[in-house]
Amino acid sequence: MKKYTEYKGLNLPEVDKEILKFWDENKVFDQSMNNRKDAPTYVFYEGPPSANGKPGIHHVMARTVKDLFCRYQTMKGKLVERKGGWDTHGLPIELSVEKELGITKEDIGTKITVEEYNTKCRETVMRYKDMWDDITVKMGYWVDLDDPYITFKNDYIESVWNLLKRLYDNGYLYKGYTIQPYSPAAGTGLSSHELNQPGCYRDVKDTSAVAQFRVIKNEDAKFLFDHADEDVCFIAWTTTPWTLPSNTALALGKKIDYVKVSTYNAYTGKPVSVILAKALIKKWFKEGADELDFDAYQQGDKKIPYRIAAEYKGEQLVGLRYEQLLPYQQPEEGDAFKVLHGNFVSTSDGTGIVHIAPSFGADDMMVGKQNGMGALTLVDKQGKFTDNVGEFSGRYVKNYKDNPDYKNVDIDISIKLKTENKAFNVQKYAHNYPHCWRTDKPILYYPLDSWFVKTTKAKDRMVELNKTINWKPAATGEKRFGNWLENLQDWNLSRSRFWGIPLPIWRTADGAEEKCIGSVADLQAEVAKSVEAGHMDAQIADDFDLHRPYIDNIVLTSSKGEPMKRELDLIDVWFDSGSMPYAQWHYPFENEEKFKANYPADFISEGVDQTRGWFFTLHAIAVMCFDSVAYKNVVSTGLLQAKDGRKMSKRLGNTVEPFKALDDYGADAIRWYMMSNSAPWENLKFDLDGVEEVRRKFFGTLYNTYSFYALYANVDAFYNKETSVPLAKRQEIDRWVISLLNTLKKEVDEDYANYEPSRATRKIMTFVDEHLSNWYVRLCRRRFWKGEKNEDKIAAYQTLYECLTTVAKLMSPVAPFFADFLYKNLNDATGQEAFNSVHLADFPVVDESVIDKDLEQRMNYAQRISSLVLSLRKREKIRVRQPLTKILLPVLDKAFREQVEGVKDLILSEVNVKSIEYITDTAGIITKKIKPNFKTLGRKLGKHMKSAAQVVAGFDQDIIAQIEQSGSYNFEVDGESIPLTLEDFIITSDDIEGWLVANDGPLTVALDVTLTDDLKAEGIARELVNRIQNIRKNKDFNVTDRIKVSIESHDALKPAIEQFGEYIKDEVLAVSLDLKAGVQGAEEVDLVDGLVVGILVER
RNA sequence: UCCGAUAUGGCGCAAUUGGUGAGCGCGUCCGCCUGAUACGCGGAAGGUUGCUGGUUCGAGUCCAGCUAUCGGGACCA
Repeated sequence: MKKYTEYKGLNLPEVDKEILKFWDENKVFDQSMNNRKDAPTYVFYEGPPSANGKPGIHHVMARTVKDLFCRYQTMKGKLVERKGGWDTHGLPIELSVEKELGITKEDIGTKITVEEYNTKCRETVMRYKDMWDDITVKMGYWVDLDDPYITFKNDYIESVWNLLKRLYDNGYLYKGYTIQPYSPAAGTGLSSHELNQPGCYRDVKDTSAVAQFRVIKNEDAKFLFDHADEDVCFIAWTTTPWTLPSNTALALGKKIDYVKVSTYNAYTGKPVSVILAKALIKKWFKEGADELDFDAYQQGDKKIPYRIAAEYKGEQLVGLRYEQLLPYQQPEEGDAFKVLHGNFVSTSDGTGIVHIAPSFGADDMMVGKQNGMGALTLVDKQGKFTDNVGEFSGRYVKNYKDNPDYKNVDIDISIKLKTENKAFNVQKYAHNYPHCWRTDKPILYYPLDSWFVKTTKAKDRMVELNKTINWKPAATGEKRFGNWLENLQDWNLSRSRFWGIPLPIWRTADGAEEKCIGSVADLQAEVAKSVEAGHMDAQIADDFDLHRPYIDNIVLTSSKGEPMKRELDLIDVWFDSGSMPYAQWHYPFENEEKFKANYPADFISEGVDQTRGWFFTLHAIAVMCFDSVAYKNVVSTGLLQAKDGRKMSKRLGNTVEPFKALDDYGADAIRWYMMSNSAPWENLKFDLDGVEEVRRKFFGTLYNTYSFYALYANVDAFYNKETSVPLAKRQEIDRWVISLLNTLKKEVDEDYANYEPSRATRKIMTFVDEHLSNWYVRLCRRRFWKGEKNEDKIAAYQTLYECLTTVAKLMSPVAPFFADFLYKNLNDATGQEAFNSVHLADFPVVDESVIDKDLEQRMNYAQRISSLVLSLRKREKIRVRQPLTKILLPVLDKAFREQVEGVKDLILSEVNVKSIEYITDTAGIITKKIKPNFKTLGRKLGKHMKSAAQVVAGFDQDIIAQIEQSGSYNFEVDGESIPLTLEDFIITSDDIEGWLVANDGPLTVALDVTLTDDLKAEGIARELVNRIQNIRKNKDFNVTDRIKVSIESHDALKPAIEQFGEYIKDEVLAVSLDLKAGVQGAEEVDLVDGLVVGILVER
C-alpha cells in the first residue's frame, strides 16, 4: 500500500520542478484538453508578445491572469484551447536591428539591401524565444507553443490581406494625408516613438512674429469699424514665421473675450486697431500706455499709447474675413482667409488668436478640414520654399544643409512684414522644440501621404457593440475605452518602413486606377494578366514571400494596360495583432469550422495600456469586417510597479528579475501574491517580502496541515477506504468545517466566474489559515493521535481529507504546482479519484444541504467566547494550563443559550475551564447598555434620528429592562408616537457586578478565577505533561514511543502526581511515572513561578 | 490641457454598496499557546479616511471644486 509522502520541509521551487517533470512526462496539459474534446468551448485569445525583448516580471502577472481563468474553465468542464502567438513585425524590431548593424533608415536599400535587412529582422525577432519559452514553462503558464501563430508567416499575411480587402471593398480604406513630424534633413517622417527619445525636445531661440491680418470691411464686419478709413487687424503670434505665406485661416475661441485696441504700429507709426484676447493686453502693451496722449505720439517712442475701443465675444468674430497676409499663392480649393473657432485656442500664450497653416500643424489641419478650408504647402520635402514664393523661392526655412552663409528666413520675412505695415511685434523667443534624433536639425510638421481606415464610419456600431462586452474593471470599458471610441479619429495605417505586412494596393502612376489584393490567388491572377501585358516576365510561386522587397517587384496591369505599382507603405503592426482571431487559423482560406467554433473569444486579458492597442484593433476589425465583437469578457490588468510605487526601470535599479524570483520563491507564491494582494486591474506594488509572507502564511500553513494529516494518517493507515461516516454522526466541529468548506466552494466558484481572483484567493487563505488550521485542526488534534481508529477518528480523517482535496482544487487555477502536489500526495495514496492530476479534476460542486449558517454562527460564538476568556486570563496572569472552575455568560436571547450549549465542550477545552454558568438578569447583577440600531431605526425616524439617539443614550437600566420584557417602545416626537420594536435597539451586557468581565460586541464573559488546591494540582500536572512532551520532542522520540518518566521529588509536585498520575502517564504515553529523590541524568526544567524540577525521560 | 484610475495608521490592503466605537495583515514592543520545522492567540503603540464645501437624521462610501501620484491622449501656435 502506498503511504502518504512525508516531507522534511516545504520547498516550493522543488515542488515546481517535481510537478513540471510530472506534467511533462504525462502530458497533463494535453490530457486536460483531450478529456474535454467534445465539451463546449471556452475561447481564449493570446495577445502575442514580441520575442524581441526579454520577458519581465510584469509578464508573469499578466499571464497568471490569463492562465488561471483558462484552468478554471477547464475544471468547469469546458474545452479551453490556448493557441500561442508571436508578434514579429514593427518599429522596435527595426530599430534594434538598425542599432545592431550601425545603420540608419536611409542606409536601407543603399548600404544594405532590403532583402538583407529583412532577413536580419526575421532572425532577430525571435531572439529571446528560448527565454520566453523558459519562463512560460517555469511560471506554469499553459499555452500551446508547439503550433503558435506567427505574424510574419505568409499564411498570416494572406489572412490580413483578406481583411484589408474586405475593408477596401466596403469603402473603409482611403488615401489622404496627415501632418506628421518630418525631418527634412533626413528626408523621413518620424514616429512618435522617435520623437520621444531623450534629448529630442530642446530649448531654442527663434524669431517670433505677431502679424497683423487686415479685416475685410464687408456687411458682417461693419460693427468692428468706428470710421470709414479705420485699419482693423487681427493679430496672431507665431514662432515659425516661415509658415505665414501658407496661412489660410485664423482661429480663436468662441467663449474667449476679445477687445479692439486703438494704437500705433511700432514699426511704421501708423494708427491701427488690433483685435486680441482681453486677457493678453498686458502682454503686448506697456503699463500706463493707455493713459498717454494719442496726439503726442511720435514714431519711435518707447511707450505707444493705446485705448480699448470695444469688446467682443469670440463668437461674434467667427466667420469674418481678412486679407491674405503674403499673397504669393492662392489655395486651389476651399474657402480660405476666414476666422474660425478652434477648441484648442487658449489665452496662455500669444494673442488668443492662432495663425492657421493647415499643412504645417496637426491642429491646423484638423480645424481646416472641419471648416472646409483650403491649404497651402509652400515648402517642399527638402525643407525649402517652393518656386512660387516670390523672393523667398528656393530658400531653406531652416539651415538644413549646414550652409555657413545661411540667412535666416524667419528674420527676412519679419523684416518684410515690418516694412509692409503687417508686423505688430517681432522678437526673439525661447521655447522647446523637437529635433530629429539623427541629424540634430529641427523637425517640421509636414503633410505626408497615408492610407487610412475610416474607423469613424463604424464609430456608432463600435460604441454600441462595446456595451455588450464585459469589461473588468467596468470603468475601463465604459469610460476609458468608451470615451476613446466616442472621439475616434480615422486610423492611420501607413508606415514607411521595411519589415512588416505590405499594403496590398497597386496603383497606376496617375492614381486613376487602383487594385486591392485579397489573397495570393488573386495576386497570381493579376500577375498572369501582367505577364500577358508584358509588365512582368513570369508568374510568381505559390510560396512567394509576401514581404518587401519581393512584393515591390510585382507590377500589375491596369484595364488600359498601364503598369501599376504597389503603394510602398507597410501597415501598422497593430493591425497584425488585431487580425489574430482570423489569421491564426489562416481564415478564410482554411479552417473555416475551427474559426467559427473559436469566434468570438470568451476571454482576453492584457495590460491596460492595450486599451488603445490590441483591445481596440481587435474590436475595430471585428466590427468593421464581421459586425461582431471579438471578445465577450476582457480583463485589463494594471501596472506592475516597484515596491516604492515607482516604475520599474533598469536605470533606477529597482527591477525584479523574473527568473531569479521564480527560482527563489517558486511560481505559486508569486502568482498567489499577485492575485491576492489586490484586484488585477489595480496597480501592484511588487514586493518580494510580500511573496515571502504568502509563502509562509498560506503555503506554509497548508503544507503543515497536510504534514499533520500525513503523519497520523500513515500511523493509522487511513486511506479513506472506510465507508464515509454520515455527517449526522460526525462531531459538531466536523459539520462546521464542512459547512464552511461548501460556502467556500460556492463563493470561490462565483468569484472565478466573475473574474475576481483576489476575492477568491483571499477567501481560500482565510479558510485555510483561520478555520482549517487554527481552529479545526488545532481543536481536533487529539482526535488524530489519541486512541483507537474508531468511527470518530475516521470521521476526523475524512473531514480533513475532504477539506484538503477540495482546497487543492479550489486553489489550483492560481497555484497550479502546489495544488497538484497536494492533490497528488493525497489522491495517489487513497486512489479516491481517477485523475492523476488536480488539473484533470472537476471543479468542486457545492452541496447546499450541508451549509448550516446557524452552526457557523455557533462556532463563531465559540471562537469569540474563547478569545474573551483568554484575554481575561491574560489580564489576571493566569496561564492557560491552569484549569479554572467556571465561566459566567449573560444570556443574550433564547437561541443564544442553545447555541453556546452546542459548542460548550469546545470552549471549555480550548480555554481550560470546567463549566459554563448562564445568567439571566433576574439577579439584577448585569449592567446593560443600549444603543439605537441605526439601520432599522433610521428608516423609521428619518430626521428625528438625532434626537432619538440622545433620548436612547439617556435610558437607564429600568427602561432597558422594560424594553426587553415588552419588546416594544413608543417613541414620542413632535406630538407623534412612533412604535419601535426590540429590533430597533442593540442591547448589550456591559458589566457583571463583582466579576471580571470582557466584552466583544454583544458578547460578555465573566471568569471565576478562584483557585482551589485541586485546581492547582491539576495545573501542575498539565505543566508536567507539557515539559515531558517537550523533552520527548527534543530527544526525537517517535510519537508512538512508550516512555519511562522519573521526576526529582518535590513537595509541590506530590498532590499533582497523586491525583493526576494516571492522566499524565496517559497523555505522554508513559509506562511508568516515578517521583523519587536523586534521579540520575535528569533535566532541570522551570515548571511554574520559579519552581525548578528535574525530569528524566527514557525510552 | 483633456480623459481615466488612485488617495484609508510606518508599509500593503478591507469596510456587506449610505447605518455610526474605521477592520485585517506586515512591521515594532510585551506576554502566551503549540504532540504541527507552520501558524496562531492576548495586550500595547499607531487614523481629523488627501483638502474644502455640499446633500442627508447619518458620509470612508453620494455630489461639486481643488491637490497629489500614476497611466493614456492632445498640444507646445
